[in-house]
Amino acid sequence: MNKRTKQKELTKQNIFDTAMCLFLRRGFIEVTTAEIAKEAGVAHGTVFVHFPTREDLVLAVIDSELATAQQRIDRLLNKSSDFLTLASSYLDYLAEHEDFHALLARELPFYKPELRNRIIFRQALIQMQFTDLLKEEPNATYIAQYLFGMTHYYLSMREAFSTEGSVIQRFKDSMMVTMKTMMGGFGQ
Amino acid sequence: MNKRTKQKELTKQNIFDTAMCLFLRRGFIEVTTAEIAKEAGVAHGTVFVHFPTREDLVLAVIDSELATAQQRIDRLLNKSSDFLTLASSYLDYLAEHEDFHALLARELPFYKPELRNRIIFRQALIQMQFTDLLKEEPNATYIAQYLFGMTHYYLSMREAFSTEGSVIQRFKDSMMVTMKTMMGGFGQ
DNA sequence: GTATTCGCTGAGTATGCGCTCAATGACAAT
DNA sequence: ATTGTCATTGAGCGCATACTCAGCGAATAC
Repeated sequence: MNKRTKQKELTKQNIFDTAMCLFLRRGFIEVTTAEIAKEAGVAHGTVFVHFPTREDLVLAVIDSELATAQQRIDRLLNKSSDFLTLASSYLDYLAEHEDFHALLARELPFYKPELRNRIIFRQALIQMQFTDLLKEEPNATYIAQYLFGMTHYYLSMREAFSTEGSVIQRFKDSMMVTMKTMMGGFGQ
Repeated sequence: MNKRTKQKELTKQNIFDTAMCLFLRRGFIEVTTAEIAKEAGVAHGTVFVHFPTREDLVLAVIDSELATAQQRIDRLLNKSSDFLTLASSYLDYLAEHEDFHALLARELPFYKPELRNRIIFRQALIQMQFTDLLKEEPNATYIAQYLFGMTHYYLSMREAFSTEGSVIQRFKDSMMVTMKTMMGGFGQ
């Protein structure tokens, strides 16, 4: 491969990595293209050589993160056969990737409808797979809604809780207890 | 009172009312001062005669809405003695003022820390009063967290659910059933 | 009736953003 | 060695926004 072509790919990767790092730390809305360029050590214009618009860069990062997330969750779904185990693993996964998911929870309402719907669609798919695992349970929908609703709530409120470490980890036990209760409690 | 002074107050009130209307419909972030001026039928500069900065105007509207909310909730708290009745009235109240509360749920993470903390503090106070009503209940905290967490979730996801009418109303029954179960279910 | 005050005006300023493009020079092709 | 290509540069454009201020004219003070 050309030295020039190789350098070009390196530069693109550098911009992409820098952008991802900044976006995950401070959000897709706040970080500017000038800042990404400066942090990556390239000229402002170079960003637009590799990503024609800012939105293209945002989409590239989001797509990459979503793909990783999807893989991880598919693995969880294949491994776990009962709902509570799956829920527990899912919470661990969220805690591990909390930056990205807190970001989505906060900023999702401000994304362009097309992107927002794509993200919501993915989350709805995951939610359905969880609900499937609850099919013997008469109130599967309530329990799944609880899991996704409360995690969304804790994630979007992360700053307010001002916890050291993960909010999801902090509230995991309380959520697990509640879901256990809900599974036994209905219809009695 | 002076005709001049009276006119001044009228203009200020006009700007305030127009701003409130626009803010509640489209959010505190999106609406511009130029738009408020145009909609109110005054010059752009006039806005800044009465509210030195845009933020002052935003704060005035938020304070006014929060004060109204506080009054309404205090009335609810005085009227209801058991938790489930209170929760039901609270959900009705939220459904009625859904525009404002959905707005807060969406935009809160983007407000300046000082304002954000003030709003969160008020909500924490209300949450505590709810928890107090649950003091015989061993898992009061979980149930209150459920109520406030899930309402926050539904409010912030309002656009995604794309419901005609109120999201809170739509999910009220499911939330009430769940809380009833949680109250009976723990420790069994 | 005249002078003064002051609410209001709207063109203009400062700032910050995404994005452009002529110029540059290292690399590739011959 | 010469010429052509193209990744990179960074000053600058267009636009949007919050905010300013000299000036106007109606209300007020005398």
